[in-house]
Amino acid sequence: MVQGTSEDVRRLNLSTILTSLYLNGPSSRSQLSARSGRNRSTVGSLVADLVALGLVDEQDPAPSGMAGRPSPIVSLRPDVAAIAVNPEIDVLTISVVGLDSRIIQTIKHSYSEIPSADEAISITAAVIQGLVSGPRRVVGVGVAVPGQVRSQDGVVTHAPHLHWIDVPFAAPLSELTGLPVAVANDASLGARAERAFGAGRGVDNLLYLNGGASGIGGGIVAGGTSLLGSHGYAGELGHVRVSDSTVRDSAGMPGTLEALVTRAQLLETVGLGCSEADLLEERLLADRSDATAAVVHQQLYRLGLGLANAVNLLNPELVVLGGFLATLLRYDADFLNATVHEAALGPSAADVKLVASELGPRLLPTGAAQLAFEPLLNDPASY
Amino acid sequence: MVQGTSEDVRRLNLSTILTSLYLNGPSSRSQLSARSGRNRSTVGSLVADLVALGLVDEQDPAPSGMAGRPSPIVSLRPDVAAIAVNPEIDVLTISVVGLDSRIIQTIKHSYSEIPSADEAISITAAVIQGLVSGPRRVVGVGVAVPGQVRSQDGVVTHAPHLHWIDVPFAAPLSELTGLPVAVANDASLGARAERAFGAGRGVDNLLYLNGGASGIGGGIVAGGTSLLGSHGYAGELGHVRVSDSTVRDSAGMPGTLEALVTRAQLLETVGLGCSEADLLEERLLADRSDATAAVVHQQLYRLGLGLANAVNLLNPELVVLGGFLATLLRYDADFLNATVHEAALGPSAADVKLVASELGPRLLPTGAAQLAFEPLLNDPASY
DNA sequence: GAGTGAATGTTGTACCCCCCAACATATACC
DNA sequence: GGTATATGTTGGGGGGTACAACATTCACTC
Repeated sequence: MVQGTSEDVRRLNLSTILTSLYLNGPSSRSQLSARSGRNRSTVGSLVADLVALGLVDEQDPAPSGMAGRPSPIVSLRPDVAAIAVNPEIDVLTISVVGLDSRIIQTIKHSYSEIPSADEAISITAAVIQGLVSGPRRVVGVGVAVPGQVRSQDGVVTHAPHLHWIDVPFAAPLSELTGLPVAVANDASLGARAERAFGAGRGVDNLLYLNGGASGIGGGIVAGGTSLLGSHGYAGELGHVRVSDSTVRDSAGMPGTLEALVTRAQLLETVGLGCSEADLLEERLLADRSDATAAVVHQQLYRLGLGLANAVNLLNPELVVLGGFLATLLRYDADFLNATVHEAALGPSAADVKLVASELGPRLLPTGAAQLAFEPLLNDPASY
Repeated sequence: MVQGTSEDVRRLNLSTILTSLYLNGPSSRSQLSARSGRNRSTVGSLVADLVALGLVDEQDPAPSGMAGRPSPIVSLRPDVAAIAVNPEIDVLTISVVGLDSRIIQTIKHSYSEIPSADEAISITAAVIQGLVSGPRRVVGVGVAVPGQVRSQDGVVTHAPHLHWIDVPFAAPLSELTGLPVAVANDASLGARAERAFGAGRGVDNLLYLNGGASGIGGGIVAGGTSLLGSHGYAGELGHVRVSDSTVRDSAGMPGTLEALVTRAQLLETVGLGCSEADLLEERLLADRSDATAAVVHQQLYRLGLGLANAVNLLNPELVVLGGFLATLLRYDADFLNATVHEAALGPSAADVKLVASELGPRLLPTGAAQLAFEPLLNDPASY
């Protein structure tokens, strides 16, 4: 784990180079050298290793217009891929994502009833069988689950909307596919993805909060790494209590963010049905009636209290809002900012910025693939 | 920062050995070898370096009763020391703490009025002048402040009870003493100290919450390291809102843990004055009247809600309670446990244990010294 | 009390990794 | 075409750890 021998140094430096490419895209050797702090000759040797491992390609340098010998461009091989899986109540999304973070292919499997975990696993395994063939090198599977996942063994402990309670997911799927499988909470992965590729690029302390049909999920990045807690359940900001109200959320808990800040109420307010959620943002932002404003501000106020609590606890630099929470933010960002700044302690509140998610539909495929790529990025030579 | 060269390997291995001694006390070379995973010969060389640096001593092995060549006992030199400082509203405590974590000497400076930061700094500097002399090697100063501290530069941003707002502390004290000075929030240091030496030994995810005369402070250890957030203000659990009540805390925020869970109310309930806080625990635990129980349970309930919020967010393995919060816990641990388990999500709640602080009065000297020793432990060769 | 086995310190060698310096190469600019 | 600039390439050097062989010390046994 921690370094102590020269082999570990090599592993770390290979990892640094590969991760640098993963986060920053194709780069010249000299850029890699500057970013990693390693010597030119060291970077040359590291890149040669990565080429030999089949993980990166070197291309002739693009004309840079600058003096000096051109530096070859190193890029990640897109045929090294991961499978990203996202089971939801009405559809199972499976994507193939290249190491260059491009989504190569996406397959959506709809079902009429909420599937059991076993059903989801066997469907996933069957789809993966079809995807793995070909000249592609699939290094693993990452699964984003809307619920609590035990990080150690990939057991879905509590996914209320899917009615999955304490079901093993990683192990059986790995058994069926022969691939390493990693499972995590969807919002956790969202937080990481926004940090790597979205609104939180380069931010070491951020909070991601997503609002969907089924509720509110949260993920935390603290000190540059995903905050998982002792078993991987950290980040459940949706179930933080923000009021003495007795309205209950999906987990049966009263007065929580998820109970009081709901997409359903917003849809109803602007006269949309549950199936028309796509239109919510447009309709809501166009509707400036007092009645709507009252509902939205009520929700924004509660959201602000919840965020303030989290800000007091975590002192993040950035809060990224996704789903209908981003819509709420766009409706009246000033109001939400004011609420958070009032309800959070001065110094912490002064730091924090609230922004909308940037990755949109790419979020979960990217995040799940990131999870699947993690072992490769940490130890390139083992592949 | 991150390792990449063989010098970094050496630094890391020296740090590993020294930290291992710091956390586990005197150890034989073979124990160090087992704990660090380094080869016998490597450990021999590392220990020799540490001896040459004047940081550790080797003693003749105690008879172990086991077969085989006895392994010399390596122990930290107690004459390598740090100064631990803790300004409070009525007294300034300054301790000399050895690298073996023993408190060598403590000086308390009382004052009639709350001192300004400048006064506290000059008193501290004067006391330190007297302490540094002698055959002792003082490597730094650690300061535990009851308030928010910007970790980057040791500026006390907001310490309401001391009336210190945005006052530089580390820089001027360092200037006066010629020693490196690190400043942090007291509860943050408490969390680290309990993890290293107290109730949270070996626990990688814990929450520490202290209740004192002036309010409630919190510190977080997540993933094995102190969670500071973007500027070091993380952990302010006292100002998390747990109710719609309009009772305000010291920061003027309504319905927070600190507003509703107070030592003053407990003292009043059992008929003690503010100056008799020492007697609170004894008196409270002896008093089983209904009136007292009602007050205590009300506080325990609020505390439980606040803890549940934090547990949902952080999924700690352990919550350590200090000060009068430990008294509350002792009064009715079952009730507090039940409240937390009810208000937190199932899986997270199932993990968490609530315990009382173990370090007592040693907490802050140990924690502040730990902060001061940190650079030494991370890079022994630079001293 | 001498012998045996076990555990550990010590020493010299081998290997790995990174850095550095010198040289080679490729481009821009004049 | 020459010069300056930037970067790849190569060989040597230094630092660090692991390993194997040997040395040391203790407990146990006969």
